[in-house]
Amino acid sequence: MLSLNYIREHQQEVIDRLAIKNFNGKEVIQKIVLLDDQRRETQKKLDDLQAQGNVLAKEIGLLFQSGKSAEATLLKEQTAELKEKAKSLDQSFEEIKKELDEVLVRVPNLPHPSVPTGKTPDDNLVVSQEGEIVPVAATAVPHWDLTTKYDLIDFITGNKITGAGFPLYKGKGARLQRALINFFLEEALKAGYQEVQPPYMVNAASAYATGQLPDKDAQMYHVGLDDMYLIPTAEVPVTNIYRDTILKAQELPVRNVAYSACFRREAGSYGKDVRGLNRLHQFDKVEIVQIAHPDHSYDVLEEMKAYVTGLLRKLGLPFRVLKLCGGDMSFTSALTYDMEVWSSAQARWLEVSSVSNFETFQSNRMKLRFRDENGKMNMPHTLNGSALALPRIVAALLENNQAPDGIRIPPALVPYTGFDMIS
RNA sequence: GGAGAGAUGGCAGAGUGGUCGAUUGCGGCGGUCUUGAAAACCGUUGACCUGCAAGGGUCCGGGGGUUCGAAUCCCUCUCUCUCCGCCA
Repeated sequence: MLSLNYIREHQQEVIDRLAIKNFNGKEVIQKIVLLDDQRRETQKKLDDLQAQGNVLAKEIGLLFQSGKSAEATLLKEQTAELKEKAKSLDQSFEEIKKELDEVLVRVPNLPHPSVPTGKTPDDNLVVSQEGEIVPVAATAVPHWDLTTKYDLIDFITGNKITGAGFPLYKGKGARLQRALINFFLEEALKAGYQEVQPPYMVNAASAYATGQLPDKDAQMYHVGLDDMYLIPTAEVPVTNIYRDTILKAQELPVRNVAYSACFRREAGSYGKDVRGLNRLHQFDKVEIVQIAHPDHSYDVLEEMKAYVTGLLRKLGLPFRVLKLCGGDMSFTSALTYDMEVWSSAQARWLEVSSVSNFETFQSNRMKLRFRDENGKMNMPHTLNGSALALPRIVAALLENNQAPDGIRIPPALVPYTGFDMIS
């Protein structure tokens, strides 16, 4: 979340920048400042009362020790009064704090100054494009037919076992999944990331910290009996490793990579968007997460973008990079690049990665700090990106590499698959 | 799942009703000594809120209670450890 001090000192700027995210912040910001004023005022009164009480308690103790119990008893009566006052004050203090927090936690992150204005994905800015977009061959088959033809993925049985959006991978389809996961992990290790294996379920505190709660709870599967959430991305558990911690400046940047299955309810989707591998309830993803010094976080973001595009290049997939417009950005992000691969048989771009800088938004929520070069407390920036999400990569690989005799596996992947053709 | 023990600062570990935000050791930081380092010695070393500052307030796993006063007593929750049971 945004820091209170920043909001107080830059009210108009905050409102203006939130507008780029199509968030009308005028009333909310005013309310926040008002509540915070009340909070400070109440706290001052409360502190004064408590200070008085502390003095009295000390005096009473001394009086008792020196045997002047009559005087002590007299003072005790004063304390009762103080306590009465403090009690009601404390109650309103807690109420104010709660209300302030509830409002504050729903304010999105401020977009970076370079974020383009816009409301829909059409307003995203194409930063770069690479690779040959081959015209769709008349014989080109979409991946959902290819997976059936070569018996790679069984959507019907997955549906029987669980439901729509839970595919069953089989044979070379399953092996391709495993190969991609390994390929992505090994590449990340070479690039200096440390591998971690996080839990697939998180508690509410973790989901709050990265920004999935309170507003996006409907997008997560919730295990009610134990009040846990299935992770929508490894970002949640991996970033939460550092919740409530104080890092040293020399520990930055922290670079973690994790493979996990991801679970998304994605209520409300329909049509061709959800066909085949385009949108699933359970999918595999390798995620990179960095915690960076605020001075360098945008260099880190560029480095992560370059890393992800490097992966796409190695897989031989045509891709483009988008800088998301304000309206298409996530609640928590300050700047996001999306990577899309060209799916030749569907003749459309498929989002396969999203790389974001959250600046201090998550750090602030999760009380992640670091001691800077001067020994001062400071908040680091958190960043993450998919590197990469599997299903749409598989879709593009199948569609783009199809030939009459089967599907070619990109050379970079062959050491991991153990086969170079699917036929 | 059953029984017992415990949760204190970066770590270890004292503290069982008042001057305890907390003894001490290790670690960290600064210094003396040294060509340099080590050792030794000296000093320093928690976080948060509030305030221009001085200061004030809060925090000893979380929440609640008793008391003029709680790290210390009571209730409750969570977690950890030991033993037993079960088990990939």
